[in-house]
Amino acid sequence: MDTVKNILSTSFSLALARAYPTICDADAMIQLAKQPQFGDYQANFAMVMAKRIKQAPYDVARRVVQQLGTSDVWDKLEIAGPGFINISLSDAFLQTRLQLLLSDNRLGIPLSTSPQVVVVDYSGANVAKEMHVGHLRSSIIGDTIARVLDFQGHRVTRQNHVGDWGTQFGMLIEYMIQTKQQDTATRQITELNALYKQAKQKFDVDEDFATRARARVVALQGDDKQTTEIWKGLVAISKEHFNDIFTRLGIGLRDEHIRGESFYNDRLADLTQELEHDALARVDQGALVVELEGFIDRDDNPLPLLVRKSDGGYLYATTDLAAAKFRIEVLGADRIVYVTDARQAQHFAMVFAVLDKAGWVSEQVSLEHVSFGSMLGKDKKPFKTRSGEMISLASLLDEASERAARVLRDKNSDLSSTEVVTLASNIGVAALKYADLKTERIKDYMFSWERMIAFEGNTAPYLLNAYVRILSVFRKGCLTLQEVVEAGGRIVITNGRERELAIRLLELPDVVETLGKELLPHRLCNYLYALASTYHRFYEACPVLLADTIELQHSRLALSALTAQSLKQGLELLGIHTVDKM
RNA sequence: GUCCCGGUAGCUCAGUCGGAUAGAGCAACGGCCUUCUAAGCCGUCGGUCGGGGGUUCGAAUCCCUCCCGGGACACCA
Repeated sequence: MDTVKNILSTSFSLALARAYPTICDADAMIQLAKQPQFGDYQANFAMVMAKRIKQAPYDVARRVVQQLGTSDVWDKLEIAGPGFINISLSDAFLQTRLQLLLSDNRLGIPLSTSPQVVVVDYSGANVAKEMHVGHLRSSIIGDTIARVLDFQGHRVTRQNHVGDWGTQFGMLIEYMIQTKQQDTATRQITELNALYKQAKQKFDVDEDFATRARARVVALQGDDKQTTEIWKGLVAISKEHFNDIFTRLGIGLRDEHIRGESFYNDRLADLTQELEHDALARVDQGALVVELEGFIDRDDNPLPLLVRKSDGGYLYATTDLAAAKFRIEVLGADRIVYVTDARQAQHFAMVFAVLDKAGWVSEQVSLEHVSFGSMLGKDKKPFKTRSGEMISLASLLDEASERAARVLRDKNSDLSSTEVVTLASNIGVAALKYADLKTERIKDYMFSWERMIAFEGNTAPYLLNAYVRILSVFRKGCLTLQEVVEAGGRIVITNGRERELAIRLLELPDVVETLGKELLPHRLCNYLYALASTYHRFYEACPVLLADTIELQHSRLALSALTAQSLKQGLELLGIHTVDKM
């Protein structure tokens, strides 16, 4: 099924080609009307076109409108201002389209005509450490991107590139052995977290320990039995912890998506040798580096990418190169999306540049750093505890539930205490995720419990409530959402509120299509908020169960059902589950 | 010092490829429940779009420059 915008674009492009056969690359520039008095959609090409061919914009618009003639899609085309074409969609078209959506479980969201293999790299927590707020945004944003691309029919491979290798594990394992705490069978992630901190402290002050820790890294790399056993134990405990957090957060990452740094370990030597052999890398001050253009260090010297330390060890850049190579060559990636914070922008720019220079990535493969800003507290400083520590996701989730429960008890006394607990955990997580997704991801975002858990404004509770309210109407009429959808009532547009809602419902496919390209989840959030507000206005003005005629009742039930499904599907793409009452 | 990202209403944020009179929410104030969840709706108030130049029929959006804030910049990840 094609989207409304695409239908209009196609018609206008054809008319443009007929009106101006010599110009073949003109875009009709179709968009939603900015103001209600400008119709439903508008075409803005005439001004741009007029400049190119040196004619009056109004004349260009008129010539194209003549070519367009009449159509079932619109019942009015008006040229306004300098040359805007205002499009009023016909009620018949709206009704037909809505009817199609009602019988389509994809709500008109098209499957990609050119599905790609897309690797989405997100979350990336560290083994032997608790997941904390530093992992939250990547997990939430990455999961949404994976869900959207997946729904569009792309072959999505989720990759959790966990930090499970490197000097810190030598340090931790050595400390565990020295303090006779190497038994990992019954240990909790919080204990490992504490041991890690102790080990780090000792490492910084105790030279002898630091030396032994470094030797332990060599032992780990050399497959030493005792060391490897402990390491495996650490990984196992961490996986359990990740799964626990992901389950609570509703993040679609499991064991099979974990491919940590250790996985690429035995590819690094070959990779650096290949770079050296092809004369792309050279030894500088003992380290192996790849020279790049356009990167300057703080002393104005050219900045190369370091791929092997002077002590022979490898760096995360080396691992990232190996991972990208693996994803392209073995996983067959057409597109690789890295969901990490904005501070790593230069790192990825350099890694991408080396991949390109080495010829490991063809022009058909797109590499994208989907970056995001930091989480800030109310003081506009990084969001941490009072003592300056990272807040664990476990405690963050606990607080989200508690706060949601408090609001629920406050607002609705009809809920049983077990219902409150179940609902609160869902609503708390929804609020947490939605607050993160609703601002443009590149900007830093200010974390505020009060704002995210509020039931007013552009928040998850507001959207969930709109959904619940629709179900409540159905319940009052002794119907379920499923029954209303299956009944497929004939939709008729009889007033402005119904029309406004209809136009909004038909927009969802375009929003998702754009999201798949731009990977900006806040656009979907803004759409869902607009949809919920539009429904609330409809709800105020248009009685559903008490509509004047049975036909009107069926039509409004169908509009309500489409709204409920759109909200549910939209939220699902954001990784948020709806609730049936609240 | 070089580069990257931000700066829009008191606060938090939208603003799509350069399009029409810059929009929401919160806060403040005023209305609307014998009728499907008032967790809602309607209204009022609120702007030199960081400053200054430029390009254009048209600039929050593009270019230049300056100011402010954040970040990155070789052997950590």
